Amino acid sequence: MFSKTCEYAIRAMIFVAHKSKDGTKIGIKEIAKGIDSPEHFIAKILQDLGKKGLIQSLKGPNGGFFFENETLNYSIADVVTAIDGNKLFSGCGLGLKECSTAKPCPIHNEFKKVRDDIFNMLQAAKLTQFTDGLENNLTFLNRK
Amino acid sequence: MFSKTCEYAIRAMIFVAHKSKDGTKIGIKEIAKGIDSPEHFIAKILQDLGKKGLIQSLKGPNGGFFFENETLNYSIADVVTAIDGNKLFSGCGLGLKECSTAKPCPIHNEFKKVRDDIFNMLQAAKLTQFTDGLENNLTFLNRK
DNA sequence: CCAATAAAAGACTTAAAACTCTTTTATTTA
DNA sequence: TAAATAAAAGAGTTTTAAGTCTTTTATTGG
Repeated sequence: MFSKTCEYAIRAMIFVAHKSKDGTKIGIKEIAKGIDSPEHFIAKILQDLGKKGLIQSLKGPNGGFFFENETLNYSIADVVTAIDGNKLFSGCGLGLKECSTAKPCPIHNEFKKVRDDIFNMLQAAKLTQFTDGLENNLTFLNRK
Repeated sequence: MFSKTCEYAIRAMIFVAHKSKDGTKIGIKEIAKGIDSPEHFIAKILQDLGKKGLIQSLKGPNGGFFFENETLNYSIADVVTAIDGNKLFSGCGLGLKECSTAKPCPIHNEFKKVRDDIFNMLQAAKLTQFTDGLENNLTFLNRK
């Protein structure tokens, strides 16, 4: 469904959203450990998301990654679009360059429905709603 | 959603299903042209599907790929499973090795729903139902 | 049984994704 | 203002997916 890069990105964003609840910044080492990802790899990914304005960071002692309040309103769909583009949401399921209602591939309509469902689901999943849940072991992000 | 290999596989299977309607065999060159894929690449893919029993082939003059009647009852879900495995249908959306109702990732339930929808949709799409539609330009498989 | 045909098989190359390592830059605090 | 800290940047490597090329094997019709 997503690239590995994108999976790491989503996990990291949810992780930081949780930790960033009270405004604290969180370092890349802790993030990497928390989501079980290679440190330098997730660093690159978060740098990229930072440039695109989806997350904030500060260098130096007590630095790290965090969210300004507004950015917590971004959704997982926004993260996916930033990393993997919109192929998942709008591309043809069979990989055809041109595929539309007017000139559909054989499974165009069925695909359109599930693609829309996926988009709506991810669009509804705002980062704010992940500020709870991790600490009380309801959910997990670093299981191997 | 699918690997390119899997996209080619699905397109080829639908294409052959259509051409195989009256029992004729269809050569790899025609398939490659019909679905706009590299000839040797789709050949390998169909060899693989052949070994797994999802499609039949015969060498020599008038040889080619075709379906025995029973194999037309395979679904696109079967093709996807044969090529990409069942990760799409049963894997965790965030790539976690262990993710279940008992120990869910933060978006487990939402993902389970769309994964099930995708599976049901692809399971319902039997190859038999693609034996019409291509010829009268209702659908297309080789658009660039 | 021979020549032509067409898939099977295997070895290979290319391209993209995933991941690593080192150096640089910014920030803080003593 | 110097030392420590932590992200940014850049240049790599490794691995996997995608695609190509050549040789072999099976089948058929003359």
